[in-house]
Amino acid sequence: MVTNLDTTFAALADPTRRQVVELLRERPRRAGELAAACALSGPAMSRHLRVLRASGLVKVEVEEEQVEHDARLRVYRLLPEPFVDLQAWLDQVQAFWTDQLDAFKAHIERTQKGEHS
Amino acid sequence: MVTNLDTTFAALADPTRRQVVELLRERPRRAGELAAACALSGPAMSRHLRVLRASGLVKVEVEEEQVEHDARLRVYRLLPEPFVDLQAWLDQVQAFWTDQLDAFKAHIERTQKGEHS
DNA sequence: ACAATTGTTAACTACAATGTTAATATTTAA
DNA sequence: TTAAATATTAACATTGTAGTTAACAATTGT
Repeated sequence: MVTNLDTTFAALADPTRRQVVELLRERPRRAGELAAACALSGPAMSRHLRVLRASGLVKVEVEEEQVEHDARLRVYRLLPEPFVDLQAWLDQVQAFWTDQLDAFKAHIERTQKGEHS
Repeated sequence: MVTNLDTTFAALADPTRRQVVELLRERPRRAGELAAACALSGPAMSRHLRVLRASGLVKVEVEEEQVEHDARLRVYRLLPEPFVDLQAWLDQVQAFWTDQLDAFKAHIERTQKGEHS
């Protein structure tokens, strides 16, 4: 699965798509359900879901482990990989403040040593 | 400072702006320096920087703690708040898999108990 | 005062994103 | 076989985004 950061950020930049992610966080849902929840037309939601699928944030499949196999009903689910990648990028950027803090500490130590006697 | 997720994600959705963030992670830099590093015209970079400023991801100020105070030279720096907010959102979403795992464990336990004797 | 440096804003062009309704599968039910 | 339900794709209009060059502001140095 190609989960490059670019498509991940682009996908999550849209508020509707973030809302979809939050809805799917609770449980898998069908396209129609998501469209209704977001007060959006079917086609509009369909395209948002295509973007989310393309970025690897969600997958869709026919309801398994169900007594009545209705092949019309497909459910969307979250996938973890892109979020892990996002986390890694964030960690890398946030290391900045750790570095900065370390530098500050080192500076203080040098200063204290110099002013010592 | 209003660091709503919407502007944060929108700002970081652009590859150039993420590159700027990565450059500023190393050290503060001037607009011209960033434009050159990204092989972009001044105005183009200027607008990217405006977006980053508006979203609270960076701030700009005249070089302090410098011997020669040239008020033309202003440096851009990263600000931590939006990244913290982003982290919080990610954590909330990723809790999903923890929940899912817990549910799975509980299911296993129930199953094992039922199949016990 | 005048020119050079640094950076932003203005005006414009090109292209991508988002929504709508209508048309097109695909599956289920009468 | 025909109709209903679910979802996607097609065609279109609207808006937003990102780039360019030219004009503008502010600061520094001769």
